[in-house]
Formats: sequence, structure tokens, C-alpha cells
Amino acid sequence: MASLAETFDHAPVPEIADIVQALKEEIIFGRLLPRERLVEGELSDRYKVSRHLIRSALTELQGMGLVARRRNKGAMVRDFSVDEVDEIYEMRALLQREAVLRIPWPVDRALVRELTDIHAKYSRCVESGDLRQVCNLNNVFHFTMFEAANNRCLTEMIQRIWTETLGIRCYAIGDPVWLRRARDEHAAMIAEIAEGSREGLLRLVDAHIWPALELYKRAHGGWHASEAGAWGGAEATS
Amino acid sequence: MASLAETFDHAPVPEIADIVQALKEEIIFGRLLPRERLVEGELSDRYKVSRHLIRSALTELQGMGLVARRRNKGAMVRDFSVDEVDEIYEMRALLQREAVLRIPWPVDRALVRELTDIHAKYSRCVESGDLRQVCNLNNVFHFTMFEAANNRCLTEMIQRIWTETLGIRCYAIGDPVWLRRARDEHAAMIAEIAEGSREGLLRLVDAHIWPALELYKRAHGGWHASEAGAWGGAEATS
DNA sequence: CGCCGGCGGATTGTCAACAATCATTTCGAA
DNA sequence: TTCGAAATGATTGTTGACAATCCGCCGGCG
Repeated sequence: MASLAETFDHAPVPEIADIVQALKEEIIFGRLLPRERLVEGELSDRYKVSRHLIRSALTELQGMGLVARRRNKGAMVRDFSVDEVDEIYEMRALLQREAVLRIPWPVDRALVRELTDIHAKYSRCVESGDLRQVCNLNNVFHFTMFEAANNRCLTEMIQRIWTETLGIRCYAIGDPVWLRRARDEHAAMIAEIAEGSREGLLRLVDAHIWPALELYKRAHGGWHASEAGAWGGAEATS
Repeated sequence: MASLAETFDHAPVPEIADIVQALKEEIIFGRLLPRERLVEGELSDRYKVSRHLIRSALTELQGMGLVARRRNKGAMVRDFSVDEVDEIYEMRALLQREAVLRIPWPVDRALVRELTDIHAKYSRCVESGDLRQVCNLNNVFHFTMFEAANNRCLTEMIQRIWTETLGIRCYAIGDPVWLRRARDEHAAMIAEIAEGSREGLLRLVDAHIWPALELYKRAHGGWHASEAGAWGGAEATS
């Protein structure tokens, strides 16, 4: 498998991928909020592309679990009820734990160097406030680690949850306090990988995911989204 | 969430869902083999629908991980290298184990009754040789069980793997010996649920998945599919 | 006053023709 | 004969127009 950048910057189709990426960014940076409508005509105007491409992009985003669609009613940014996010985060914890358990130990020095390198760039971007790169390098960092578990199916499942929760984690991305804390935790992970124990890494990776969830819940303020709305969760439609 | 039949017989769009279902069945019953080309024109002739609907159906199947596509080259039934199926089955085992661990114990009597009921129908269909219903009831049986774990995200992940591996499990569906063995194992699971231990159920559920994998590997005869072919695994394209 | 039914605007879904792309074969020259 | 390049056929991707559907609104009727 090629560089990780490819995994996230990947371009399935020349044009469509750009739209998908653009919409993804609008979601993670909070310009598009959960339950916000995505009207094909508006988007095709905004991005100056044919409605056909917008439709394909929406279909792809739907496949990623980022948007929900109802027949003849259009698409919207998917959102999750409080119960659902809890369930999702339990699974995220399970899968990431499994990934750490599968990393050959002691860890390959080359991997340690790679992670250190990525973390250096990441820290620089945190300082300079380049949020887009922060987000990207954050992905690269974690998936470089998870791929060491050597199970593509596991990596893909984590990646899927990772994408689905963009709209949840977006509350954290913009928070400077969280960003610095995340940076420190990454550094701690590298230390643990380099000369610590697998158990230590497990604890760190596990603890790392919850703050963003708390931020989201606080922002949502106990509001049970899907219950109130008309578009139930899993009724995805082509 | 409605009845489980809906989960599998589900009809996202009037026409498209029919095509998707038809193609799924052709795959699971071995009429369409892995790496077999799916030409849009041929399919639109065969099913007497517009090519547009075929395209949508293929896109949906692609999202389910059942077909692979390459730009300007068309679609084919996805297949997996031996390494990949191993990785997938490890994850399947992990997730199903987790589901069993999350089922409240002792198990609700209503669930036991429900499973017993489904199993009765299942057994009848095994006898009468109604493979389509066997396959469907098999799904219903397992997902009635897995849903008792009360985590939608977990259920959906298992369901995803379940679908992806249709082309793998198809070697088992047609095998009478395997069918009877599966039926007996289901009965054993119900017994364990009704008045056995969680550990016993764990062992049964875990052991239940491997025979089909062995059948597949034997049929493939150590042939490393994706390595030989031109269409690498994860390069899905819209 | 409240309710039912149809009307109109907005939005999505479908279609058939056209354009772009890929793979294979054919033809010519060294 | 063999290599390479251009033509050809098969297949997918794109476009714009059209049809079906949904939702809110309005007026008539009980």
C-alpha cells in the first residue's frame, strides 16, 4: 500500500473526488452542520459542476456514512443521537484496542522514526494554526500506527468509523485546548511505543478518543437529534 | 427498528433494489463467480431495464463491497486473496465474539422463543431444499442474535462483513453436508442460550464460521486471486 | 372553525443520445 | 518475422431535457 496521504487524499474520479473532499472539509470544519440539507441544485451552482457529479459525490458520501438520503427528499449531513454516538465510540475503542494488540512488539524502529517524523510536522502545523494540515496529519499519524497491525479489514473498519465521526470530532478540531492536549498525547504514545509497554500504549490510545466525544455531547447539550427529527438513522436509501 | 426481514429484503428504491437483490443472489448461488465481469449493457438487456438503473445498482453493490470497479473498465464481482479472507475472517470472529459478550445474560426468554421459531422454519427449508429461504433465514437467525447485543454500530459492521463475504460463503450454501452441520450448530446455540453458559455460546459461534472459509480455500486451491489479476483490492473507484 | 382535496413550486429521479476512454487488432516498415 | 502505431469495436462516463414525487398552500365544503 502506498503512502497514507493517498488513503485520505485519494481521488477515485478526477472531478467527483474534489467535490467529496470539499464537502468533507465543510463538514469537519463546521461550515456544514449535522441535519443540514444538501440540495443538488445549490451545490451544482456553488461548485460550478453538473448536477450529475454532485449526485455521484453525494452517493459516495452516503456510502461513507457522512450523509443520509431519503428518496425524493434529498440529502442531509448525517447526525447521530446521543445513544448512537455512544455505541459508535464503544466500537471505535474496541477496534483501536484490537489494532494496538496486533502491532508486533517490540515495535519496528523504522515505524518509530516515521511516527516521530509525522508528529514533528503535526506539531508545527498546530503551532502555525494550519487546521487542514493538522487534520490530515492527525489521520496519517493514527493510521500509520493502525496499519502496523497488519490487517487491512481492521484498518478499513477503523477508517470507516473515523470518517463517519467527522461530524462529531469537528467540535474538537477547532478547540486549541484540545489540540494541544492531543499533541501531547501523541508524543506520549510515541514514547510508549519506543520504549514503553503495550499496556501503556493501550491506555493512551483508549483515553485519547473520549475528550472529543465529551465536547460533542456538551455542544449538543443532551439534545437527542434523531429522535426529534424525521430522518431516522439507518434508513439509508440509494 | 422493524423486523429483521426488512434488513435483508429491504428495498431502497423500487427498481434498483430488485436488481441489487437479483445480482446478490446470482453471486451467492454461484452463478456469478468472483472476478466475473459485469457489463452494463449485458445486464440492462438481461433484466430489461435501462442502463442507468444498472449503473445505480452496481454503485450500490460497490458500496456494499460486493463488486469492484475501475474507471472506464467496468465492474466485476469482487474477489479476495487468501490473505485477505484470512484477515476478514479474523475480524468477523472478533466482532461476533464481541456481540455475544454484549448479550445480556441470562438471555431473555422471548428471544429464545424467537430464535427457536426461526430455526424451525430454517430446518424446514433445509429439508425442502429451498436454498433462497435457507439463506435468508440464516441471516435472520444470526442477526436476531447479534441485535440482542444492543449496539447498532456493531450490528452494522457484522452485517457489512456478512455481505462482503457472500462470494466466499457461496461455496458452503450449496453443500448439503455443510447445511446440515450448520443446522445442528444453530440448534446447539439455542440450547446454550436457553440453559447453557455464555462461554459455550462463544465457542459455538466462533467455531461456526470457519468451515465455510475452509470450503472456499479448498475451492480456490491456494490460488492467490488478487495477486495474479490486474485489479488490486482496495482501489475502489466511483 | 376545521378539515379534506387539489394546485403549484421546488427538488429529485430517469432517460436516451452523445462523448470519452480503453483494449485489441491490423497494417506497414525495418 | 517483429515491432510499433494508428484504426476499430466495445464499454463506460457525461450531458441536458424531461418525468415523477413531495411539500406547503389555498379554497371549498361540512
